[in-house]
Amino acid sequence: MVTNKAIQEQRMKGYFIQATKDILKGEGLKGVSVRNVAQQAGYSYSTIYNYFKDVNDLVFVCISDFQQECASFVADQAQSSAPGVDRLKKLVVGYVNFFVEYPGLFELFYLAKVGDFGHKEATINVINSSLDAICEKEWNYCIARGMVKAADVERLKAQLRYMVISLLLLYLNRRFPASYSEFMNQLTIQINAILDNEALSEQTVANSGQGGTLVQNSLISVNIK
Amino acid sequence: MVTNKAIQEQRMKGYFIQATKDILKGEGLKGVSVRNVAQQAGYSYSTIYNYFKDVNDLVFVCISDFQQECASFVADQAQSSAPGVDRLKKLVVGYVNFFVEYPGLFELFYLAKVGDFGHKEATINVINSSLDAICEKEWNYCIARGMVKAADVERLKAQLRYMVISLLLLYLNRRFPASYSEFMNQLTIQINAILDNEALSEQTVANSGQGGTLVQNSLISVNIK
DNA sequence: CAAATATAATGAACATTGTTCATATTTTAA
DNA sequence: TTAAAATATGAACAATGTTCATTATATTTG
Repeated sequence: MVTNKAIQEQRMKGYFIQATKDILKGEGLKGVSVRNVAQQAGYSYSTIYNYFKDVNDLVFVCISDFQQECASFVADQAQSSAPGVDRLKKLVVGYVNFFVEYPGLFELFYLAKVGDFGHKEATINVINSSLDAICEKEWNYCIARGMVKAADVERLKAQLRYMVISLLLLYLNRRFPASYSEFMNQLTIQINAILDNEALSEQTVANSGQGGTLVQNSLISVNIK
Repeated sequence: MVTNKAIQEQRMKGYFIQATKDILKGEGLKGVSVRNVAQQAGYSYSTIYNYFKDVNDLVFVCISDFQQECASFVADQAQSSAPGVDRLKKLVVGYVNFFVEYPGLFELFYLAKVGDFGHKEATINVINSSLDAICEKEWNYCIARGMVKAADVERLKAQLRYMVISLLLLYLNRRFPASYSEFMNQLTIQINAILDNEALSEQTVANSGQGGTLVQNSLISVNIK
């Protein structure tokens, strides 16, 4: 049974969580201070400690919500494209676009230091399987249709994951590549290198470029601040 | 001409830099506070501001030194192996081992937020070309011997870079994979996937594993805390 | 060598962080 | 309505980066 106290407690938590999420999407982690969150939620800063162990705890619970949001964002961008490898590519691009639009969330997912990791296995898992979860349905489709060798799938998933995360890390954190178009060019090259080589439908797209030639991509453009 | 004042200033800077480097290698960025550094150097905390603009400035100048150290570390590990793709693989593994041994330096290289990035282009470049610089000689060797297609080199470099950085990021920051041996297994699989496919000396090493089988690797083991 | 001046080292002080805790306030129970 | 329990609050503490007036040292000058 759900007691009134439990409902009210959840509601209070929700106020702080919502405030934290708004700040994370806007200013990023640096904007999240216990006093800042409390003010936005309309409470005193010390009240937070009646509902959360510490500020890390508060930030941590936002992650699952954001993963959901990311999945919706990506699905929306990819639904129009043809199922199979094509849509797989769009899903990956959508995933990248999400974090380019919300750099603070990339920071939260991959860069944030969180004090005790021991009891947060579940949340960590949400992060680590974030991209895979979004692509899972499409991978299964590709396997069923014989578009990729089943034995290669785990390695390919890993390759995509590694490529995407580093590309975002370097672009958002180290300004490399320097421009958004170069960044997207790199992304396209790498996606094709991973997915076209292994795909049985060997179409060998023009992706040989030395990094100099700009590969045309029909990707959704995203505003960068 | 080098004035006495310049010499003394460089010496003073050196004391603070050395202290900062020691702390970075030991405790990582979280251990670097202006008071902590000053104490280790034997001066008052405020003295630092006579030689460095701020604490970021101090941390920043350590990066070039560490890149040198990393290069030596890697060269030492790879010198015994045969030139060509084989040594290339060892160089990459060595690069990974360096940051596994000094997680604080990985944080510094790839995760650290530094306030103003505008005037630090050179240092940023050291980071971005860090792995490439270490492998450059070997790449040239492979190209000259026709072991890799010259047109593919830039993409392969990028693939290695992205793979290595993410693998380290997830392992050091997100405990994924959970064990060092799994981590090294992943690394081996990915290196082979990138370098064996493209190398003309197509030897197709047994790297088909689904991530379950442990690939034997003769890699230098590294203590993990 | 002594005095004047320039240079450099220092800690007090301020703002901002996370966190704790005794107190004030509000809600619930009798 | 009153007593008790639950909850919201701001004062207080430690640690952070940074600034600045003051102290100490080094250099130059008479």
